[in-house]
Amino acid sequence: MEGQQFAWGREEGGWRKGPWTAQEDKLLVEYVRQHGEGRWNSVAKITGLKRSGKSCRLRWVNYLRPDLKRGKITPQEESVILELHALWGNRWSTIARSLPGRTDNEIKNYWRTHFKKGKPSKNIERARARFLKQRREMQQQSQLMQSGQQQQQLGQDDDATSAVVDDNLAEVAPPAAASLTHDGELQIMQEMAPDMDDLLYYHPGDMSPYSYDDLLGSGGGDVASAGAAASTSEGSSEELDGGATWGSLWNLDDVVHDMMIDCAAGAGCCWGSFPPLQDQGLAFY
DNA sequence: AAAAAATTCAACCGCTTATTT
DNA sequence: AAAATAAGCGGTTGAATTTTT
Repeated sequence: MEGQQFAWGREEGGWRKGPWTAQEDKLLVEYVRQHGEGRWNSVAKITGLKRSGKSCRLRWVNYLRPDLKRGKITPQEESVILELHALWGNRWSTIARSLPGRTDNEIKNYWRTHFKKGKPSKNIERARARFLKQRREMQQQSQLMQSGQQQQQLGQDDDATSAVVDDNLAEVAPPAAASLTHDGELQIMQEMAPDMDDLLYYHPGDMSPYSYDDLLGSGGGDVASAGAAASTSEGSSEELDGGATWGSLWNLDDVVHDMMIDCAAGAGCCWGSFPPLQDQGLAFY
């Protein structure tokens, strides 16, 4: 262990590293105001800031840019992240383009902390357990009361009841189902437990009928690595082992992109009405 | 009350792709 | 045409903060 205990905020090869100070931010902001974005390597020369161009760009893009949206990811944004991730894998900058004001870094962090396989937080797990129990009880009650009547109104809320699909093709449930499930859940959750903040950030992927393992096939590989592998060979003809699903999805980029943008823009989610996917014979539905 | 564990997220690194010289 | 430089991307790290024990 090299003696330097405070490796953070250090200086290395003439460049400062670590967290930015307010003064540094000020210099950088002033630079951009005068010279515009870009030519990051001249920041140091012109302003005297002891930061590499790379560091300057990162700081601007991820933190100082005025058009950044601050604050928590909203449930709507979350839905978009999940759907686009299901479609594109770890192509964070691509996903970020559909979320104005959010950076790829932010989305990546969000996804990793909330949805990376095996990492649902304990809070969320607990909240979820409580919620499911409550819901079960409510359903039982309402069934007793109005036995046999139309349950249409609940139709979209439950994976088990609504996402019923042809068993032959659909061992993988569509991301659409997940998202609708999510919205439905959210609504109910909010009504039942408006104080339970966690619930707002809970994601259907953990309770919905599909998992990334399913998507990837038997291998059980973790999605991040699959995505990583694919991004390396992106666009090429290489196949990942067990990753044919992703490969074929990624080739759909052009077909689907515009629709996804619309989708992200707020029309709500419209996976169910994506003819191209069906036309191409993907076994999603 | 305090120590340990878990989580978050800003910033880093190495690599790839795009642009400029 | 090719070398050099800049920008962009995704994975990873670790200090700071929060939660749990």
